[in-house]
Amino acid sequence: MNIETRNTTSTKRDGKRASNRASNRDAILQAARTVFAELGYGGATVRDIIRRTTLATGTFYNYFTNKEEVFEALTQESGEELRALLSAARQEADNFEQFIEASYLTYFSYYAENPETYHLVRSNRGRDGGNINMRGPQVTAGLAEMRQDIERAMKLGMIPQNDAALLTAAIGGVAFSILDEIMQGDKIDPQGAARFATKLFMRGIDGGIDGA
Amino acid sequence: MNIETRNTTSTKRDGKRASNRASNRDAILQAARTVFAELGYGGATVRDIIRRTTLATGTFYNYFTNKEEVFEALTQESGEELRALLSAARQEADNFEQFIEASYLTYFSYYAENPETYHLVRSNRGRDGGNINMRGPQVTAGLAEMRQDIERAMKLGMIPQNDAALLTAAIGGVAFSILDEIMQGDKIDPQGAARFATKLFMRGIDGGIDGA
Amino acid sequence: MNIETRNTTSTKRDGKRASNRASNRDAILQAARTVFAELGYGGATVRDIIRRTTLATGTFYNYFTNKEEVFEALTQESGEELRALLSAARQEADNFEQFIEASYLTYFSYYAENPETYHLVRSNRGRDGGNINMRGPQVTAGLAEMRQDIERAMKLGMIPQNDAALLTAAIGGVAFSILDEIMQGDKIDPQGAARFATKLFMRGIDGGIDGA
Amino acid sequence: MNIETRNTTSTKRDGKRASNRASNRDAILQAARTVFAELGYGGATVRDIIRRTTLATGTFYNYFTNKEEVFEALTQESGEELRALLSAARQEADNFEQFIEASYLTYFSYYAENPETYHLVRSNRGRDGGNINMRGPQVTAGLAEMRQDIERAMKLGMIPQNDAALLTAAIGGVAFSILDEIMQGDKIDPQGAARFATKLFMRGIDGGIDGA
DNA sequence: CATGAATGAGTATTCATTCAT
DNA sequence: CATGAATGAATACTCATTCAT
Repeated sequence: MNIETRNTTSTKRDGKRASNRASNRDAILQAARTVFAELGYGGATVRDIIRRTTLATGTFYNYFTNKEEVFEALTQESGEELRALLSAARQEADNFEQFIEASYLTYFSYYAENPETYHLVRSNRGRDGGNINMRGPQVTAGLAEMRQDIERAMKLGMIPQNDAALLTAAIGGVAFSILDEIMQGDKIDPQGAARFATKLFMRGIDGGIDGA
Repeated sequence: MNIETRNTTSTKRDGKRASNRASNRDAILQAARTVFAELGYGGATVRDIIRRTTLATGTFYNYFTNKEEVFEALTQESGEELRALLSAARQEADNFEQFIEASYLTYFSYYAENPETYHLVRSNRGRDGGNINMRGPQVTAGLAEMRQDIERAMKLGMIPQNDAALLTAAIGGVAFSILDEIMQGDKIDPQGAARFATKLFMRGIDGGIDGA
Repeated sequence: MNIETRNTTSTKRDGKRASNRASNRDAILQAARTVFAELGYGGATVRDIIRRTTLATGTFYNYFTNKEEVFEALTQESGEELRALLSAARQEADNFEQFIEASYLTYFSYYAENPETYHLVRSNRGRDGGNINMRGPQVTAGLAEMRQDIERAMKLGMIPQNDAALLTAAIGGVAFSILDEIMQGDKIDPQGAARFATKLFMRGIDGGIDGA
Repeated sequence: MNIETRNTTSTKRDGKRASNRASNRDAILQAARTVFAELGYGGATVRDIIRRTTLATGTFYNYFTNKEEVFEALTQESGEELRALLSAARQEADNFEQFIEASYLTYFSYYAENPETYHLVRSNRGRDGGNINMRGPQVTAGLAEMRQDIERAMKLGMIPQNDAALLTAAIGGVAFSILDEIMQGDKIDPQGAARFATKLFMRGIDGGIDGA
């Protein structure tokens, strides 16, 4: 898959390799992921993307109508994936603390294992002057799901009544920030980070976060 | 007919020049603030900025050399302001809870009162593909200051020992997210938001956040 | 309405593109030759060049990256040509006088037959504030070749020992000046000019230049 | 005179130094000479010139209407000077050989002593696409004078009948080329160069140029 | 479907020149 | 006369997008 997408500086005219029709879309997506991660959405050009490909300029427009559209597809892809993982993780939780911890762990682990996707998202929070939600439609959707779960938990008395919107926002915000923090270091420890965030949320600072 | 001759044929040649000299810089800054807030740094062009002004293209370059430079001036300005407010607020705190609450309150209030600045910052987190720190030098500096205060508090035993980096990140993340959340609504309530965030941090969900 | 969207609204969208691909480069070169001849390198703009063409702005950059580069291509082209002609002419000379006369004749004839190239070179001696050698790399190379031939002739005793550098410079200078002189008139006579210059060089004024 | 013209990076607002009214023109001329020599006519901007001055932008236009005009004034100045020197030198000649040698010596010496003027002229031969004669009005005038002297010499039988136009052109061409040649080296020897050129012109190569 | 040359609107920036002070 | 901020036309170059092959 790597071999396919890397531009080999050949005049790329064999008409064999490129004929792997269905995979052209993937080649573009893969190239775009890298380019967006490196240059950010605003800095990336369609040319940058196809240049990382064996394809020709025009071919791009057979699969996407826009730079916008590739970006969307890209975030959709990983967003969907992450959302599914999160959803699954939450289903297995027996109590709220497990629910939170599983969420954080899934989230941190996902980006720890897909650093390029992390950089893609990271470089492009807040892009486009707010026309598009900072976090992409999937993150929004993911947060909405979580909020529903939280509201359900409140109704069931698993956690005290609270402003679910703020609570969800807080959970998300902590996730983003701590993710940034741990992705900067060398020894990325999703486990530890998840436990930290969970304890903080369940019992607060006074709860002696590390104090088990 | 000389090659080097530039034609001039002015169009907009009224007494505009007589306008308060020093205020041109402000006019540009003000226009830039709006434009960046609306279009984001990447989407904004120098032309967009001067177009919101009575000034001519070239005049921009009498005050700034770059789009970059106006942006910097803008974030510096508000960043410095907010940082000073935060620093002052923290100094007056008697205990850690007050420290946290004052910080949140100051932060939320500042943006509630300067919504355009909020949008400016909001539209430009993560701009430029990561070349420039997502939060601008001032926010970074502000967070570093807060972290020092937190570490001091830990040493003094005011709060349990903890990973100060993660804790600071978490506080910042919650601030960002909740700010986003409240800035979307109509009835912005910095007080309530600050109290919510503070309780969450001090005692966690189980602490009965709303439990006054 | 998306910020990144560029509007297109073409205007000049006929079958122009169908035109002989390879000939676009030539079209640009031809236009550039004329423009440089008329306006000089410094006075000419890339826009001036493409304006003399049916092509669009961007097309220029598909073939050349610079004004510099077209100019180089242009002088290279004719420089190489002239240099080859000169070299060939000298090879056939049996004695030094023939050597000189053949050189002058070739030189004068070449520009008499390519007046546009003459104007191109003429308008651009000394361009760019000396950054680029006044006479272009080919003329320099051509003079260096001639100098080697002259030094050889000295060694062989065909002509008296002399400062070859000054001698070559003098030959070149006479060529330039007389070329300018004859290109201004109506009845251009390369033969006569070559004979004049040759006699002057061989026997000096006292030699009775016109004296056949 | 140097102190006056060098920009001292002060905000230059004393209003004392600049009031030396008559000398402002000179200051501009001196600055322009340097700038044109360094950047060439095309590359130089009016701003470059005034920047080397203690004067303000607008002041330039109190003395000259154009970049063109300063350049003209500059070449006029030195052209006039050189022309006078040449004319004087020729008057003292007793025979044609002295006439030629005096001319060359004066010419080479003048530029050897005014290298900045040399670079000014050198960088700007052929500027402006032929709109302005390559050599400036003064050089043209100087050559016309010389031509008249040559024609007079022919009538008087001092030198053989010849095409005076070509002869003058040749003399000028040799002067330019050899000047270039000697100005490149370290040990500039106007005397030797003048003798070389003179012998070449009087007796040609076969005359044994160096051979006395 | 693939190709890639052609297109031209758009952007940042410069600079000669004016003119209110 | 001197000043220098203001002006805006002009330039080089980019890049999303089209379309003939």
